[in-house]
Amino acid sequence: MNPLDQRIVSCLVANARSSYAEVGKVVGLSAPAVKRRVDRLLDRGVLRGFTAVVDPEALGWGTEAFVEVHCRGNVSPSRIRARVEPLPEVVAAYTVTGAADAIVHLRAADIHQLETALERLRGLDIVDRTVSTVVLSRLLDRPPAAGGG
Amino acid sequence: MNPLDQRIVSCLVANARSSYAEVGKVVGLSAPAVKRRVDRLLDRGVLRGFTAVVDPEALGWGTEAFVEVHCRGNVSPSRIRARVEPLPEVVAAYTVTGAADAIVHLRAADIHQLETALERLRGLDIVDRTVSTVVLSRLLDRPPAAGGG
DNA sequence: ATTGAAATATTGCATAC
DNA sequence: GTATGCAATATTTCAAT
Repeated sequence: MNPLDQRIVSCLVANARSSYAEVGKVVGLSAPAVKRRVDRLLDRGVLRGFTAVVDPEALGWGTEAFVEVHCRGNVSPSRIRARVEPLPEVVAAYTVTGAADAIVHLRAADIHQLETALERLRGLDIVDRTVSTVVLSRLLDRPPAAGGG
Repeated sequence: MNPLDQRIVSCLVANARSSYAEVGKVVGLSAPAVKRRVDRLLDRGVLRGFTAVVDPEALGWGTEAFVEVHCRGNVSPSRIRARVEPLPEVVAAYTVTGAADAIVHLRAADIHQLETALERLRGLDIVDRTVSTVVLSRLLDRPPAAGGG
């Protein structure tokens, strides 16, 4: 992972559909050279793939929340993952420091669907209680810089 | 935004670099027809763009945290946005219900950089105090389903 | 890095709803 | 007017050197 790779990754984060030639023009490489590096980055898992960035509002997923999950007793991270993964409203989940065992990021069409998702989340056998924080507005949402640090 | 568009969006969320012909084969449309719909979705802002999914670890952004931000007095969302936007470690920010005024999602190279970012965040004139929750492990991180609800 | 064949993107145009 | 498919051209990919 050298500076050249980082710049290639930056280009693709900015626009995943740009051609290898376009990326090459920016980083000073020929198109085939860029492709070989991209393939290598995909192989090594640095690049996980390419995705479309969708406006959640437009799709009818305008309501989101962060939920602290407190579990009964000791529950392993992998078990938490296995239980929350099937819920389609779960966008992300993390184990965290502090009183909670996990933070679950939910995204739903509206408050009602959010409530339903929350009920299903609270119904999981591993869950003791939850503390929800509903998002009022998304102030910022951006891909991480690729040239980190 | 009809079911056809939703399926096209799904395809591109799954793989932003798939060809229009590939998408067309899935949704039952010709390549030009797919392109025209994609262009229209981009125009309308339903599709914001296409990005590479990067492994934060591999880029040296392995440490992240969620920070509750409590402001002094009444601060408008746009003002919060303006203050946190310049910090490169800020991946996302939301105004929320509950005691906190905002939740800021931070991503840094390590605990030290996270601490530095936190100090800068707490140094903002609008910030009264912060409550940090450090992520121990990312259990799940996926794009939202496109056929929502 | 360059070449050349195959795949893909993009535009114009005719057609159907 | 809106959306589609087909065909033609331009561009890009990808394996060869």
